[in-house]
Order: sequence, then C-alpha cells, then structure tokens
Amino acid sequence: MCSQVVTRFAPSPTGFLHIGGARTALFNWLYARGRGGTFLLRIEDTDHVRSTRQATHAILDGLAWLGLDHDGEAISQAARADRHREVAYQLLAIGQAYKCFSTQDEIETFRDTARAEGRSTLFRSPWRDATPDQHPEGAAYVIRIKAPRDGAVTIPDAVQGEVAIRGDQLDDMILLRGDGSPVYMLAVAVDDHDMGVTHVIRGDDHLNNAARQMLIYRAMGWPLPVYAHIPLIHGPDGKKLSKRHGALGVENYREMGYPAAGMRNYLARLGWSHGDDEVFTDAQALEWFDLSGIGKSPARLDFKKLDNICGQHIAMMGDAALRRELQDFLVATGQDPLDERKAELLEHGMYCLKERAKTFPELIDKAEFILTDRPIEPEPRAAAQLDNVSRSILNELTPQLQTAKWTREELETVMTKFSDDHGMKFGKLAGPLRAALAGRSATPSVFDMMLVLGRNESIARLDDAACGG
RNA sequence: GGCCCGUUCGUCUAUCGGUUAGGACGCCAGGUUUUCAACCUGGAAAGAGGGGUUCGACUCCCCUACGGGCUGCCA
Repeated sequence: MCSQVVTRFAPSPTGFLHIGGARTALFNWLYARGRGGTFLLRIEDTDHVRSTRQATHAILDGLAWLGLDHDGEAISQAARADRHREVAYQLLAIGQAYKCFSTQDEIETFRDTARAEGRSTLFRSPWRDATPDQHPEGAAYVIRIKAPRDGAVTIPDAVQGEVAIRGDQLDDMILLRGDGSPVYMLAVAVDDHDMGVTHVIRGDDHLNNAARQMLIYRAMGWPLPVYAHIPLIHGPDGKKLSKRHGALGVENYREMGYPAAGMRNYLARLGWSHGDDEVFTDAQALEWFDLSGIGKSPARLDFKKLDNICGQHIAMMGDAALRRELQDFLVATGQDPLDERKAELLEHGMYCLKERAKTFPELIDKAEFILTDRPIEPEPRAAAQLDNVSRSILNELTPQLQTAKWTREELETVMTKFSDDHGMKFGKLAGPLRAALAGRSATPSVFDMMLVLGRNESIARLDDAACGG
C-alpha cells in the first residue's frame, strides 16, 4: 500500500492556541490518526522577540484539552538553526543559491521607487550571476535562492487544485540573513523534509508560500509532500477573525464550558463535510475525514450551532465521563470542584440533566436543586399562598426529595407514590411543586427533571401507575 | 499596484451537466406542557451580477463586483 502518513501542526508561540490553529491541528490529527499515521508538533519559535515559554505552554495545554495528542516530543524550530544553515550552504555549494551583497537600504529605495512608478517591487539582485572574484572583500551578505525567472511553479494542492505561480512573480528569496540566521521559509521546508512530513495541511494564507518552499525542495532534490491549504475561519461578520470578535483562543472556549468532544465535532464540520452528517463521534470523524471533503471557501464561526452540537455531545456522553469533565472544567476555571457526595448525586441525576445542557455551566445551573444545600425551605411569601396540593407537596414530598439520592429508580418511586396517594397524574405535579418552592433559585431544575422523566420515557407508565390505569 | 484564492437559504453545508436545489443550526407558526427547556408538526429562506459553451447549467469558460491572502534580512 501507500507509505506511512506523517502530518504536522506548526504553530508560532506568540500568544495562545488560536481557534483557527486548533482546527488546522484537528485536520492534521484526523488525517494522520485516521490512517494509522504520525502526527507531529513543531513549535516555530524562531522569532525570539515574540516567542514566549508561556505561549508554548498555552498551545500544549490547548491541544491536550482538545485531545489532539502528538507523537514524540514537540520540536523546536529554533533549535534546528544549524541544520537550516547547513542546507543553505549546501544550496550555495551546488549553485542553487548565491551570495547577495545588496544592502537593506539599497533594496528599500529600489522598492520605494518601484512602487512610486507602479512597477513590480520584486527585487532582482545584481549578484545572482556574479562570480566569487567579483564579491567584495569581507562585506556582509545574505544567501538567496536562485528562483526560476521564467516558466511557472505549479503547486499541486489537494484542496485548491493546481495553482500556478509564474516565475516572474517569484523573487530570489533570502535563505540566510546577514547575521547568518535562517529565514522562516527555509526552516519550514527543511524541517518538513527532515521530519518526513508527507502531508502539509495548513491555512491557505500559506498557499503562495508553498511555491517558494517548493523551490527549496526542488533545488535539494527532495520529494514533495502533498499540500492541502485549507480556508481560514472568519468571524460571524465574515471578516477575518480578530480580537474584536472575542473568543480567539481555545482556552476561551474551554472556559465557556464547551466540551472538547463537541468542539472537535464543530471544528471538523467547519469547512469539511461528509455528506449531511452533522453530529458524529471521534471514531466516525477518524473514519470519514479526508482531504476531498474540505471546502474551498472560508467558514464563519457560529456560536448557535456550536451550542447545539455541544449540547448533543453532552447528551451523548457517559455519566461518569461527564462527571469527570465537569470537575476538570471547574478546576480549569479556578472554581472549587464538587465534593464527593455532590459529585455522586450529580452523576446519579445526570440522566435527566445532560439532555438539556449545552455547556458545563448550564449543566451545573440545571443541577442546582440537587447541588444546593439542604434542607430547602420555600420562600415565606410564596408559602403563604399555596393551594392544597402544593401544601402537601411542601409537607410530604419535598422532605423526601431533599434526602433523595436522585437515581432514576428512586425518583420514580417517590414521585409515583406521591401522585398515586393524591390521585393525580404524575406530570401534573410540576406546577404545584414549583409553587411550593417558588422563589428558590434551586427550583427550576426539579421541574426539568420531573417533566423529562414524565414526558420522554415514562409518563405513560407512571401515569398509568399513578391513576391505577 | 502586481499575483493568487474564494462566492449555494441569515450561518455551516449537499449537489460532482438534467433534482420540486437536499440536510443541519437559527428563525417563525402550531402542538404538547400549570414556568423555562426538551420534544413533535408545519413554514419562510439560497445558486453575487453579466456574458458565453451546451439540447440542457449551481455545476465548464470569460468579465465585473465583493471578500480574503501573498507581495519582508516577520512567522
């Protein structure tokens, strides 16, 4: 069969894990993991001024939260500068690159006048064809690649199709700066090659760069990886995602309480599709994901849809897993985790809570009746105007519910007995109970529980039981 | 300025020359419900504009408009 797939995610550590970057990472992860391949992580930290250790940690944390595990250690691009330099000199030695002694000032003024005169600002170095004996003694130089001046470089892209860049649009880009430091374009090409990357899946802001990187591959005689340039994510207004759109980093989404599984689903569906499938498991995504399903136009972030997808994932999750993730969420957001007893109660009641929460904070909110300290007293003013049923609910049922463990069986038993004793339909208990507990912030969720219990699955059964047929 | 990419309901998308242009989210209406939510039923809602090619274009080609990207001794 075909050789092993190797993908990579290569963020610059200049802040946090951008939501767009997270999607790029996800696509790479899905592609590799779905094919038994390797998913590597490379930190592009060659910009010493902007790169920080905290930013690297933020990226690692974000990936870990999203469950996008990479193989091996994260690779530091900066640490590989010697190898990048080595390739630059190799290129020089085989005549695919040359020393350029033009100063930055010269280039600057050239560009200024070119712009002013409406001409191309591509700099053509006069040193391209100079022989060594023409080189000035001891002067500073940069190493430039010899880009083709005619013809075209065609990028075979799995998403965009064949994209041709004419040779006259390509300048002799710098490989090594005057101070001997390698430039990004060189580093990327060398690293991708050395790491054995077979599929470069990245944002389409790199599409044009691919042509330049291909020049290096070509000059070195390296086999080309498959390129797949995916459209960027835009804000709800269709503009490029920026600070004013709010949540940019994945940690923001984590703090808002979205489950990682829901994020993976939503992000995967953003710009990629598998027919009409909207909600899917990781296993399905892994099986279905393919470059051919990636769209070519930028997608907008839609929080309503994110909510919906996440809600469905919370409903799909196992109670124990939910309990664990909820605790993680509380810790991650600097809140106190639930104590054992409450966590236990919550897990028991999860079956009728999780179907109606889209985020963890919402789940906690719905569970207020379970989690609130007991005994629960009704607000005096509300207690004063209760009808008979409500009063008996308050006196008989509430105390039982206050000590209940909230398992489905127990809740059914208690509620059924009560409605049976009062000769009323189970579903009709909601109103009086609410009235009995009016004014308590804890009240709404008990109705949720009753209604869900009653409506969805067991109302007929319970009503039959309560009314004796 | 030059070059490159994109454009189907409000949003995410299906369609890979022939469909009443489908689904999902959201929205609206009705149902159920002694709150909300959930749930059920129904509804409104799309091929940017203009030229071609073709018996037939959302689909192929060109132009325009709009959006985005690249054009650094940034990454």
